[in-house]
Formats: sequence, structure tokens, C-alpha cells
Amino acid sequence: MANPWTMKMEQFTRFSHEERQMLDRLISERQRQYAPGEDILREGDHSPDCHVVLSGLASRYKLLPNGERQIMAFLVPGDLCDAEIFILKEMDHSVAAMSPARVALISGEQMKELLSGQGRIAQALWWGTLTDLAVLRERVVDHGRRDAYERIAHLLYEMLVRYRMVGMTTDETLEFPITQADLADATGLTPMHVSRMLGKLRDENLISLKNKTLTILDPERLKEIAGFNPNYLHLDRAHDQRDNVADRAGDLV
Amino acid sequence: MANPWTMKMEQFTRFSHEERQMLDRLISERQRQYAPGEDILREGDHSPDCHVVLSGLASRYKLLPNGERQIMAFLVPGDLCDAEIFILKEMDHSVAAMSPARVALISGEQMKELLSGQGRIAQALWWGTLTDLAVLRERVVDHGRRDAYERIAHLLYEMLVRYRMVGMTTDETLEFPITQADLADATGLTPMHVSRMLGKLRDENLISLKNKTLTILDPERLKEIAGFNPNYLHLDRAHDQRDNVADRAGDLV
DNA sequence: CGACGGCTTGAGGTAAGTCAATCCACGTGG
DNA sequence: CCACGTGGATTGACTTACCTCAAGCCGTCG
Repeated sequence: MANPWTMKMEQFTRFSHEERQMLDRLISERQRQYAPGEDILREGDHSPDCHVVLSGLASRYKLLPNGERQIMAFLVPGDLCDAEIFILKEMDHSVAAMSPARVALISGEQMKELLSGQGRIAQALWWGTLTDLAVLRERVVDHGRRDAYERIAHLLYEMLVRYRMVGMTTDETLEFPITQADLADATGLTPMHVSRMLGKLRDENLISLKNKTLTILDPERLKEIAGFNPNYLHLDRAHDQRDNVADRAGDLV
Repeated sequence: MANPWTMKMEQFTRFSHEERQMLDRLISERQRQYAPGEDILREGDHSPDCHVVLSGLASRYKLLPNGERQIMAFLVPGDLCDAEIFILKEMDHSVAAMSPARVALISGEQMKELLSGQGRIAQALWWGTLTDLAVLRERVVDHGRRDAYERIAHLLYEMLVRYRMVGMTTDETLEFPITQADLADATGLTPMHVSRMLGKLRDENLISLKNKTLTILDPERLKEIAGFNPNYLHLDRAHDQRDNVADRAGDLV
């Protein structure tokens, strides 16, 4: 079973056996467990290490002067928390675990070597960063031009595709530890309104969500409602021959 | 007078004479002029060249199925349009000129060499991409947690700082070819509401905007209203000794 | 002169927010 | 085993920020 970091990057390119072994070694050297709600990185920090989520769920967020929180992204297994660490002086936002999360620590030095190499790993890391950019752009579209209902539909559908990428689900059911308050902070809505919209999605038999478990009952219609266009995820290999479960992400796009 | 690309990157690091010459040469080899409204890159494109804005203003945008447009970023001189070009298969959004714009073309090959080098230029390019990410995150905060008035204040103040970075203004006055309809598509508001909010900013003697010229009359209060925290721009050298005009961007932050 | 793009202003409508009560699932301790 | 507290979800009545529709203005250009 591949590690999620490798698995994610292999949506972009295929690694050699040696490359896979190297990535496996890197993430197994040092790991740390975080409790739900615990900060992995805090605004203003400068950690010597990069952090890769291996299991659980995390969020990027900012706290505003008035105490409000805006979640800018959810991080699923395989996602890098802080690509910036070896270039920028300090974090401009925080990252917190939303469920029990296992995180691999990779030294800035090792990361730098990976990135400045000529190989596929350097390319895959660039791909990851550029894809993060694209996901964030889509979030801006979400907030600017989709109403609450579409916005939540889009977010849920995107989570499904991203979970697929790293083999965290093979059907339409996924772990979903995100509370409605979190969802509100991510979508720019109030928890009450999120509740109403989720209720509506349930009433329409599009999703089922209970006990931190989300099932997409009607992916096709949900995708339609969300106005979901998968091109921004840049799953270049999505329609390759099926050689592992992660490739099934291609079925959704 | 330094070219804006160099100037922007020197907010992050100081280049050697040779590095500056190299960058100058790269952007002078091939250039192209675009008319207002003309597309520089279109969703689905795969250009062999990277594009750097040298003068004028451009925007990243997406068109939605229903014909609405969402502007995700404004590009000022010194900004790279398409860092993705040598990694991703195709553009997931478009870029258009908003005023007469001069753009330098740099071949993907040359770009790849710059990026995979060990020197300061590679680092500065990474810095640029990571800063784009940070600006986009701030846009999400804007849309999620600031009301129309604060949102527009924030956008205007950010433009002032970014113009400063590349020496496009030394006081509080800048070229502002962005129409209210554009501003509406960038902020997720309607043009009518943008008009009302600009009117309010004018009434409060915070800005003056006519003939495509914007003057920030009261930067201190505008910054306050916007809840502007400059850390996300990562102007690491902002408080260095003042050796060129661009460093005055540091005065605002 | 009229036409047109960009901006402004007003009246009325609606999506989403606010405030507040209630409910439910849980864990914890007496 | 029940009492209780707590975090999360739900529901309802009322408010508001922003939208829609529509008219009118102003400068520019053919």
C-alpha cells in the first residue's frame, strides 16, 4: 500500500521503484501525532521542517483581529502543509488538525534537495504547489459566484475527488470529521445557514451525513449542482490504464 | 531603471550584477503588446512560453457556464502570468489585458533552467509563486469574512502596496484602469453595489478615483478599515536600507 | 447630433445573517 | 443507573446587506 504522499503525486507522474523507496524513507523517518484542534503550525512560526499529512484531516486558517476564523483549505492525506518553509521567513497563516492526524516531518534541507533536483520528484512537488494554487482559485470562484447551496455542494464533491486520489475511499463514502461550524468558517457562511443547506442536500437525497461519515448518494447530480469542472485539479494521469485504486479518482472527473 | 520583474523579485533577495543582466536579457528578447480586453492566455491553452507583465494591468479570470465572470487576481508589472506552463498540461483559467499591456515572452526551456538552478533566481521564482498563493489566500479571507466596504478597501490598499513594489508609484497616486464592472467581478459584488461602496469611500475622504487614476487620500485609515496585515506579501527586504525606490513599499507595511 | 460605455441613484426583493430556543448524543461523575 | 454538562445540530422569527430592475447622467467618439 503506497503512502498517500506518493499516491497523490502519482496522479501527476509515475515514479521509479527507487523514487518510491526514497519517498517512503523520507516520511517514515520522523512522524508526529496531533490531537483534534491542535495546531500543527501557527502564524508567525518558522519551523525547520516541512509537514506532510499522512492520515486524518487538517485545515489552513487565519484568525482575524475580531476573533473570526477563515478556513482557506482542508488538507487531506498526501497534502503538504508548508511548502513555504524553506523560502519564506514565517508562516502567514496557521494549520490545525481537525481529527487525530499523523504527520511526517521532513527537514528543510532534504526538501530543498528534492526540489532543486532535475527528476520527477521535483516536478511532482511543483505540480503539488501549482495545484494548490488552482484549488485556491476555485475557492475564490466559489465565494464570488456560487450561492450557499452550490458552494457547499462544490466543496463536498471536491473532497470526494481528493479522497479518491489518495485511496481513502473507493466508493462514495468518506470520513468527514468536519463540523458545521468548520464548514461555516470555510464557506464564509454561518453555522445555521450551513445546517439549512445540508438539510436541503439531504432532503434532495444527494448526500447522507451522520457520525462523521459522509456518503454522496448522487454524485452525478451533486456535480451538476456544484458546477464542478475538474480541470483545476490537473489529474493528468486520471485516464491512464488502471494500475492502482487511486486512479479511480479519474472516474469522477 | 530596473525592469519590473527584477524589481519585484528584489523585494525578496538582492541579485548580483550578472543576475540582473541575465533577467534583463531574458525579458528583452521577445515582447508583445496587448490591447485592453485582449486575452493573453485562454483556458485550455498550452503555450510554449511563459508570460511576464512589463507594463499595464492584466487579470486572471474564469468564465462560468452561465456566462458570469470571476476575476481571481490582478496582475501588475513584474507578475508572471503562467508559472504552470512547463508543468501542467493546460491552463485552467484565462488571463486578459485590462489596459494596453506589454508582455515579455520567455521560453519554457529557459524558465525551466532558471527554476532548476541553485541560485537566487530560482529561489526568487519560488518566492513569487508562494506569494501568489498567499495573495490568493487573502482573497479567500476577503470574500469569506469581510463585507463589501472592507473588501474593496482591502483590494485598493493591496494594489497600492504592489504598485510600490515595482516602482509604479512613489506617492499615493496610481494608474487604475479597472472599471467598476471589473471590480464587481473581482469582489463578487454587483457593479451597482461597487459604485455605492466607492461612493462611500469617497464621501469619507479616503480615496479619490477619476479618469482611471486612483489616489489614496488617507492610507492609514484605509488600512485600518481593510484590516490589512501585510505579512502575506512577504516583503522580506522591506526594511533594508533604502537603496532604491521600490523599497519604499516597506513604508506602507 | 445620437450612441455608447461607464457610472450613479432609487425602490423593492431576497439570500443569508442574527438572536434565541430546543434538541440530541456523548461522556463523566455521583 | 440516572443527573448533568457540553458540543454540535436544528428550527423559527425577524433583520439586513446586497441584489434586481429600472431610470437617468455624463463624457467621449463617430
